[in-house]
Amino acid sequence: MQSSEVPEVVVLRLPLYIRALLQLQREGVEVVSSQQIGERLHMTPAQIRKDLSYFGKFGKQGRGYCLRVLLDELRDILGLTTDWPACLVGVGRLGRAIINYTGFAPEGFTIVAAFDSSDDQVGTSVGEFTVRPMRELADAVNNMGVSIGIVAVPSEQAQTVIDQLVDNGIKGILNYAPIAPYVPEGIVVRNIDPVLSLQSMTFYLKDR
Amino acid sequence: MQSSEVPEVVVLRLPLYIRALLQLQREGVEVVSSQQIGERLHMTPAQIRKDLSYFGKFGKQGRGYCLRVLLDELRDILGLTTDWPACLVGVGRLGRAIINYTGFAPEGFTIVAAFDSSDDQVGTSVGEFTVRPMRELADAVNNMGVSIGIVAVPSEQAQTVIDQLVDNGIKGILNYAPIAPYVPEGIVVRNIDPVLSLQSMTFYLKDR
DNA sequence: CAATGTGAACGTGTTCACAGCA
DNA sequence: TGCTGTGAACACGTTCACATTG
Repeated sequence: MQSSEVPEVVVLRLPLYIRALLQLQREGVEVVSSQQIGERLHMTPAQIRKDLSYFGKFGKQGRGYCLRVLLDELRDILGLTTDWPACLVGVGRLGRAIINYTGFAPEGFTIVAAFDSSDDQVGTSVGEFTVRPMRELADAVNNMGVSIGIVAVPSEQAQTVIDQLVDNGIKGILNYAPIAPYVPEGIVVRNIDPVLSLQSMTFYLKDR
Repeated sequence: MQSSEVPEVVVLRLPLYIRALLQLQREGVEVVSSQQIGERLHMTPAQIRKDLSYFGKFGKQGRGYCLRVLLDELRDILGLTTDWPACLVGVGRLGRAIINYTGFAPEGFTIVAAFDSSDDQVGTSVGEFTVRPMRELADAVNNMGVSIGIVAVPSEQAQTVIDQLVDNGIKGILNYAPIAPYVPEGIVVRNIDPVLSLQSMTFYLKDR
């Protein structure tokens, strides 16, 4: 049950299972099979069972999984039983959109501070935040419990900003800049890059 | 050289190679090795060479790749030599942010029409667009050459909207709704789901 | 009897290592 | 000599199939 031996793809899928379970829960389901989860997510029951087996035995043979129990287990495995305060870096158009995005908070991801490396932005108000200078990053990490940084700066500045985040103790980075960031071992990065998605999509759309 | 035998992961990486090449080009590089590309992207030279080998032989042994040539080849492979008009569905907060996003157009992805399934939104102005009703989708596909749909509607409506897009001849979908969409064979979907990214990130951040 | 949990088989993707060529 | 292109070896992820059990 050691984290290091769980394939990363499996970890990437666990949140999907949570989603499917929440959906089923809203529909009043209390006991659920890997088959049912698979139908929601368009994946095979075997894969779901295999994925879950990396973490333990949560089901009852011949019956299925108690939805409530499985949901709690998954949340526990992923560390989603506590909130995760995050800080935003970059309050341009994209950064402002991220601040106004209502999808994070209900899942326990709350932006608690906004930073910017440009002096023009520092001190201005964005939503409920007063934009702070990068040198105050340590305060967010040490006094606000922030371990996640959301990067929404232009690509030229992104690597520098990421370095600063890491230097100040940030452990996870959600990067919206269109670059392939370098981070040291042990730092987790997730890239949000819609252009990349479109550019690979066209391969399958061209000539027809 | 048949597309169907190119692993999808390879296709997903090609846009990264384009990025790296553009960066190197700006720095005045004219001949480039797989090593150099790998350094930019933090990947091994072998992987880059192997990926390229699915499509042909673009380099010169002992020397490397002519940057300009490789760039053109990659753009051609991905179908990025033409523009790709796209339509947006959903002009709520997220949809408006997407319309205002300046990252798509320079890469040849231009939003040319905005739709919404809610009667309240239809007819209103968003940016340069007048929001159109879903029933006019076919017009965008047939008369504006749209084959990509960008979905930015609430999750409850997302599957319905995706079905409508597919029914009207859309071939590729960039989905921002937090669902696992079902699409028939031959339709390409890319999901943009930052919450999912965060929820898998925390697995590696918890307990420390 | 129905659905889990899981080794074993399979398939896919990555890395290695080197032959071949400019 | 240096770097590509690529079979072969390897590692990783998925699927199968079935023994197990409530």
